[in-house]
Amino acid sequence: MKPYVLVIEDEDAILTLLEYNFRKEGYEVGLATDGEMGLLMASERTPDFIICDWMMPKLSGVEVCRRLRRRDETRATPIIMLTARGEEADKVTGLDFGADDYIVKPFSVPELLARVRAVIRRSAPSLLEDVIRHGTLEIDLKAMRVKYAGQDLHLGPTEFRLLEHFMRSPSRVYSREQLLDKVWGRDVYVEARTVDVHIGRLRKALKSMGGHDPIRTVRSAGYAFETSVLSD
Amino acid sequence: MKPYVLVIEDEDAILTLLEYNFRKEGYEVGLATDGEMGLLMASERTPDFIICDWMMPKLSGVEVCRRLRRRDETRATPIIMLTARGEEADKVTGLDFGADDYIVKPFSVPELLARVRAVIRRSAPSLLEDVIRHGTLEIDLKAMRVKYAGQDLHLGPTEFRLLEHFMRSPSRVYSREQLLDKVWGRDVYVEARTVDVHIGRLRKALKSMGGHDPIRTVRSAGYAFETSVLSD
DNA sequence: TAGCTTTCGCAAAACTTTCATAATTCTGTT
DNA sequence: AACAGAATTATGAAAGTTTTGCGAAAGCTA
Repeated sequence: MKPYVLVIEDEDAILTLLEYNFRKEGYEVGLATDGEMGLLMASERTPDFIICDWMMPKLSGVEVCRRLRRRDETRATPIIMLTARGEEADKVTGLDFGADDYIVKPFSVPELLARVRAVIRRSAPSLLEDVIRHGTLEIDLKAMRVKYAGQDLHLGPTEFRLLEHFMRSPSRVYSREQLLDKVWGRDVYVEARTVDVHIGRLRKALKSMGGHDPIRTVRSAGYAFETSVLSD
Repeated sequence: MKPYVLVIEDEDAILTLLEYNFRKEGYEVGLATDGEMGLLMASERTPDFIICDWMMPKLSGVEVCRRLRRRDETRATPIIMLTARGEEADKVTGLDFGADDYIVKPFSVPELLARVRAVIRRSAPSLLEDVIRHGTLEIDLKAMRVKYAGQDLHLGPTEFRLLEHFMRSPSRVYSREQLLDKVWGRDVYVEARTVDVHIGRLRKALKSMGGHDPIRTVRSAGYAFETSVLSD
């Protein structure tokens, strides 16, 4: 559920710096030390955005950009280029090749993070949101709190993540297996029926504060979260 | 009702990989370990698209392609070829022989899935649609909801799939046997008359919300879904 | 121990299938 | 045209099956 950032950069020092700082900001980080590796990693898991060095052995940053733009999954993925001071003049080229922003080395970490937030705000604002609201129900992801009709609502960790997932993608049906994938994690071996129990607990918690049950059971298919009953 | 993909590939590892991933994406998967078996399976049930390895024992991928193109049912079926890196130069030949796209091994799963979606988008976009509408009746396949004249309409799983099938291919008559095949699944042993009961229930549900009955009974032949009575 | 998560089992609910019978449509004949 | 009889479909109800809700117990982890 955290944003996944892919850093493609051949200088170890910068790689480490960025990894540390992005982690601290709550991103998941993928590291690639050259362009080819970057492309490979980008196709294994589509990043939410990409930091890419301009000058690299093998594939240049421009080339990486170009190739990423040719693929459907990464066509719209924000890319921020890192360029050394002398290369500044090329900035137009970088943006032409599909980068969304560029930043000159040496850069300050806060500056980079600010740029990143700016870029994300343009392309996928929901990743930055600390709180998601639907009607009178709101979930604060950073503070890990849920409020319903102004009242605090306590949920266990699993119910919290379940609600988070539902609030992020409401209205569509997820099978128990899909929910296990998305909420529990890929390689967790848990009985599918366990989902029922947590759905039940989430329902009970929500109902305990009045209002209708926003979770719709779809027989022989799974569950869906309906925002429509959460009146404002 | 899920898209049916036929994978023809002699390497077990890849076969398993593709089966797992296509299943997860909601496709039905047929597996063939050589060209001959692939052709056989393609004639038993016409796939929505085909993934076919280039180099295979017995029949090569090119030959499989060619033969599939000679048959009426598979003449237009999209085919994606899997080629090893060195064979890249032959790509033109592959496409000439009727493949719609090709992808080089080793490939990333998201990349393959993206290509598949692209190919389907060209050839049978309705398979990717989330909602199908005819007049005032709409069925949302992801949310698994049916709306009629703006109102929510609850259907049981079988009625839902039945309606899905009718909405996908309206205006033509299906025999009870064909409906059992398409809606219930190939290897289900159910009395043909059972279809009547479900048709009846679907009709009742639709009629309960006013409007005319869009299902036409064709005596001694089956049923057809008429969109014309679903005024806008 | 407290606070969760997971599994289990049973009852309730939702759905399917089959069957019997009523209703309809068709066919051939007068 | 009209009618009987045959064929086919509609439908209500019963029986059977599958799936879900829920309480409770057992298992984890800090």
